[in-house]
Amino acid sequence: MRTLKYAILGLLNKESMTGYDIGKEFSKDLGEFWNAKHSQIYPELKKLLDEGLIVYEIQISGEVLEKKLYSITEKGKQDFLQWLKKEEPIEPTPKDVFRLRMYFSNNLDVATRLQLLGHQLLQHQDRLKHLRKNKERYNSIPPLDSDNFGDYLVLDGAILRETVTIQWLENYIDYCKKQ
Amino acid sequence: MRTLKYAILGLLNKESMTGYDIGKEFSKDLGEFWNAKHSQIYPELKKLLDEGLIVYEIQISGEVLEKKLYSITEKGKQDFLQWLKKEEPIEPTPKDVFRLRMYFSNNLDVATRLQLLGHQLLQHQDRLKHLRKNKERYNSIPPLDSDNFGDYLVLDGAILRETVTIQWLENYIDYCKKQ
DNA sequence: CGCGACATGTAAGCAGTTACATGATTAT
DNA sequence: ATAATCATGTAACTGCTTACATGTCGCG
Repeated sequence: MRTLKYAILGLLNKESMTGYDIGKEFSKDLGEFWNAKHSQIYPELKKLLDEGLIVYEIQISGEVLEKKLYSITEKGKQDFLQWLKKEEPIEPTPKDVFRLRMYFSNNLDVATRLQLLGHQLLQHQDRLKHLRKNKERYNSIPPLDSDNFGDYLVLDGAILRETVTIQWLENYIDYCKKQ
Repeated sequence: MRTLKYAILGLLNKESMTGYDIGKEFSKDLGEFWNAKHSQIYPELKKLLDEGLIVYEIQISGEVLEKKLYSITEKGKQDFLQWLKKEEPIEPTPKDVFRLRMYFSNNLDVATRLQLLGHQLLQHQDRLKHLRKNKERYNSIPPLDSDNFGDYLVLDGAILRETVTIQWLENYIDYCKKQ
């Protein structure tokens, strides 16, 4: 489906940046729903260059360090917008190793389950706390056409997802404790 | 991480079955959190056989059709239980193409967004309806050690996840309509 | 007799991770 | 100086999907 292609085009459509910068974007809030390592980004940039969807210019940083500042082309913009507005069927639900393990958890004694669940709960509470802190940047919802509206959206989605994961864990913990 | 390995061992730990049966399990409720196609299952079974974690006996179905009924070995059970009780860090949040697209949705006019969101909403409502129907099988929570407790757990998790996805979509739709 | 489900495999290719590899810049 | 970060790339491998390939069974 070439999703990474469109993730990169989308970022370059916002503003020109280097491959390294793209990697950093994926470690911010966007990374809650899409990401890639530099080892995947650089080859993809080369491919997009070959396809004429992006171009770059060399920038000198310091004395000699050459970095490639990539920009989206008109052709790239067309391709990106085409992808963005296409209606697609929903994807199969994503894989989740912990829930797979809990599917088989009747093989564990209750004390072990409580330990695993507690460990999981703590980590999700941490992630939620971190997301809520990021959301503090916004004291109101950004306008629909602003650059950081997307950022607000994914933050909100991630917070809802963590909240309900925690609820599921707590339900299971309560049920274990009642036995 | 060899997760498929443990998904298969877990199923065979419940009861002996063929590769085909394993594929069918992945299309039931467990498939909400883990699945694999037959093209991945058969090679993995061969590998588990080589590792001595499972064995099979030939069963004749009808006149001539030979099918392989796989069972878990003692060694396989040990390996599986080891995996099951291990404490693991939570995984990075799963990728989601639609949310990636919505991250960039400030590039779309509001009418197009509402169409995409509505389309997505309908499909998630369908999935939720289907999940709720499956849950009707249970008029109460199965006991913690019963065979179908895991099934109930993943169903419950999937329902919560769909519910909150729908809530997120509806929030966005409302915000669009207010403009 | 024909169709859908049952049953088992392999091959090619795409997506993604980990590791290998190198070097410059900036802040302490 | 030295460590953290900036910056760019390749190689090997794992996981997963799509397509290729074959044949049987049970039902109507």
